[in-house]
Amino acid sequence: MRIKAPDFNLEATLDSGQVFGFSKKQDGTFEGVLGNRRMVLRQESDFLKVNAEGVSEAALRRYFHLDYDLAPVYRVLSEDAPLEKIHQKLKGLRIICQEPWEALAGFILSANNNIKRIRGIWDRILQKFSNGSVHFPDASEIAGSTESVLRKIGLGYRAPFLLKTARMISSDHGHFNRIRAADYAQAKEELIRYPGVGAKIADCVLLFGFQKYEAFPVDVWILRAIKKLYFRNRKISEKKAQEFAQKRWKDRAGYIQQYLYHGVRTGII
DNA sequence: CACCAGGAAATCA
DNA sequence: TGATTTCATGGT
Repeated sequence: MRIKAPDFNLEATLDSGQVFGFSKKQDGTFEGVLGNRRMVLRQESDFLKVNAEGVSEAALRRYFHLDYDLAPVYRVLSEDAPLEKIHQKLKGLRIICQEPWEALAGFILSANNNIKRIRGIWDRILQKFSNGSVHFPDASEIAGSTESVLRKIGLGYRAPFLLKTARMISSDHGHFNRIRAADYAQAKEELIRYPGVGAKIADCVLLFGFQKYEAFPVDVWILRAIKKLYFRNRKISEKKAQEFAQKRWKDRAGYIQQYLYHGVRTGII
């Protein structure tokens, strides 16, 4: 399949740490799973080339949010001097529209962890729970597992967090709809009730799973970036960094965060 | 608010 | 090869 995708940077999008189910291969293509379909993706100038069966163009456009207008984000990036380099180098980076459960599970796994290892855990979860399919197991499937099984595939102390959260989610079917309907502050409060979900991971889930773009996850990298660009490297708390960002960028804060994160990790900042 | 344990793999020195 | 770091949370 060949999808017209102007203003899109596949590599920045899939390699900026917002999703753990896609990995870059030697030849520069990305391999991963969307829904219950395995696929290989690559970009050729203004086109996204998709090697997959049973996946619609509409599903891919929705997942990569290709019809979302990035102009307001670019306006912020171009008007804020410290962000100019990021604007030049990372244009086309988009925030993916992930399934809420996949975002929640993925970012519970991400706690004090590194991305390569998270990807490994993600792949082993798919293997472990696949019954001839390749989809990420839904909450009820993981809820039926055990802590020791999850530890064996490398979750470490995150095993009981994911297990308990899966059990809570699978016994409360309407929860994601309530979060979707709630405003940012209320939704964040609700998410933090789940084991393994604090302020940072709640923000990731709201941003990547619910498209609540005022969410501004603050991790060690973002803290470094904010300190360096706006506070002359002075010490600043995560909470202060978030307040600064949300006041400055409002409902574009989440997008700016993703550009900052990828920018600081790739050495642009 | 500060401190520490939790697992294990990647990365650093 | 030993030490540090890693998209933090939860408990104290």
